Amino acid sequence: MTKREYAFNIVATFVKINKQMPVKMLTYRSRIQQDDLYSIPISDFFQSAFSVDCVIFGYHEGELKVLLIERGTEPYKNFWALPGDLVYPNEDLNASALRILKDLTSLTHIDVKQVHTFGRVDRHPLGRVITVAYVALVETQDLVPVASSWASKIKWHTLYRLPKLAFDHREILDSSLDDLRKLIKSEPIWTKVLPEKFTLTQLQLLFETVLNKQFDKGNFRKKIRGMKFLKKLNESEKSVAHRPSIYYKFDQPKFNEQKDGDYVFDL
Amino acid sequence: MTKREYAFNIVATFVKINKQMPVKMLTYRSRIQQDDLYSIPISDFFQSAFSVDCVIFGYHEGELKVLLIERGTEPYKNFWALPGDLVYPNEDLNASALRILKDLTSLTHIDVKQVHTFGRVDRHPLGRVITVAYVALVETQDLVPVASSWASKIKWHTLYRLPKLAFDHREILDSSLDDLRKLIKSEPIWTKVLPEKFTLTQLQLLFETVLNKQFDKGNFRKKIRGMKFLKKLNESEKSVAHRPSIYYKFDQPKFNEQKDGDYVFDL
DNA sequence: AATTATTTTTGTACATATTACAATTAGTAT
DNA sequence: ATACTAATTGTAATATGTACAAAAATAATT
Repeated sequence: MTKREYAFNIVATFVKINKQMPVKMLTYRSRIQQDDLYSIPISDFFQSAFSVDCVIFGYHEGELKVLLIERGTEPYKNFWALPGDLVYPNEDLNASALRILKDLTSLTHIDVKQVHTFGRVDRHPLGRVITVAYVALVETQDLVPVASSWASKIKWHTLYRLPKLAFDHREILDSSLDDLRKLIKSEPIWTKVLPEKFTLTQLQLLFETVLNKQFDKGNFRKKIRGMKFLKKLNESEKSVAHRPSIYYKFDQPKFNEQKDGDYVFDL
Repeated sequence: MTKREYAFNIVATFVKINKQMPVKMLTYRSRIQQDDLYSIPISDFFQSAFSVDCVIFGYHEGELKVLLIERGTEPYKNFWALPGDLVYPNEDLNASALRILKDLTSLTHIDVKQVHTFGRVDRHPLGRVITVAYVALVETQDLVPVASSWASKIKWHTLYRLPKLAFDHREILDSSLDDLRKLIKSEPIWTKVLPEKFTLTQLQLLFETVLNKQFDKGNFRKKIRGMKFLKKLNESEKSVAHRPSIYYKFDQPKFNEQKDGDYVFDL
């Protein structure tokens, strides 16, 4: 398959699914018809563009995974890749990340955080494309598989046994995992992966999993006591064959107070 | 002046100075002559593009400043702005930041760090432009004013008395100052703004200035003793009317060792 | 009904770090 | 020699971190 055919596939798929031209094609909107695509010299589009790639981490009971899609088109057809898309001309960057997240998982109201922008000249075989990486942390179970714009397959992958990824996505993933670990210490992005009411054991397991590090039970609890934004409830576990855990909940207003005094978790 | 005239100015200036078309114009390179610019409908370029903006902080003896240029062309003509430029098609993002830094200050080998990417739809009046922000910290005195591509004037501005800035540059500046403060605690970006051999008083003043925070002399020194990468020399100040300061120097190899053990300054 | 198993929760003693402040020191200037 | 200044070191009180152990609450077992 020639470079030009690759490019055609990309654009054709995009147009079919989104019923509109991709960003870079808008330039030509007035001049060409959609079925004229072959008549455009490849050098005329995909010269430069920007996209968003989402590194969606999934957490469930001590397991951290990452959501990957299998590409249905060239380039890197049949390779696993991070879900990403071109940014619409009238769409803010953050909105773009939220759209991708929603399309894939049907989740809304999730905190997505911009991390790093990748712009190596040769990172995309068809031309100059810079991409802005976003991270999100969701409950693995909350994924509702949706027939998406890009993906022929979509799957949670364990972090420590990854297939070869398309483009520079491996680099993006590794860098974003570092960023996730920094983020989880200062921002309450973890609140959405635990139930409203959670036990300290659940919280500890979550941090241990994400940070890949063990904590002492007693000392972890001592630290929690110093965090005003974690409120002890008057409820505890039922029907467990041992001393029941007390439930805690996250107190957003209290957190905002403490955050102003540039507080960090530091676990 | 019409929108189209604004756009023409931008492109014309760019071509004049850089003797090549800006990124987005490359598409048309084969079809048009440079003096044909007026014949291109404005909607055909500047629809989407990406740029780099540099937030260059200057430090000198307890004063922190930021380098701004006065724009010579529309839009925002005569406004002060962060130095920035379109990214060349065959130029990495980081290289672009280094080029801008070198053009303005003639400094090389400076650490520039990518921080945040700004992509609000309406951030540029002429079309969709996303911009990647970079920060650098240099010695204010090291600036060699150079007739640059963009600037009619170039000046160090005190951080706490800033003029109204072009585009969303005020937002970029504020956000980047936060990032600088985080960076200086974990990366040795400050080594270039102090002499090779420096006193602890100099070091303390630097951190106090950047972090806008006072430290206790004794306690600051105690912390320094725990940092293996700050080496005490057998030299001290001369001809000062008080007990002379001992010189220290930064030990890069030792720093790399400690960094692997995810060490941070935490001042 | 008493005992056991299990896991949460609290406690404790020791080491290390932080904080605020005071004392000492090594130079120039008078 | 004495005064002066700012660097350097020290100190005592407090707070935080660490490793480990004891106590407590529940269901299951005997």
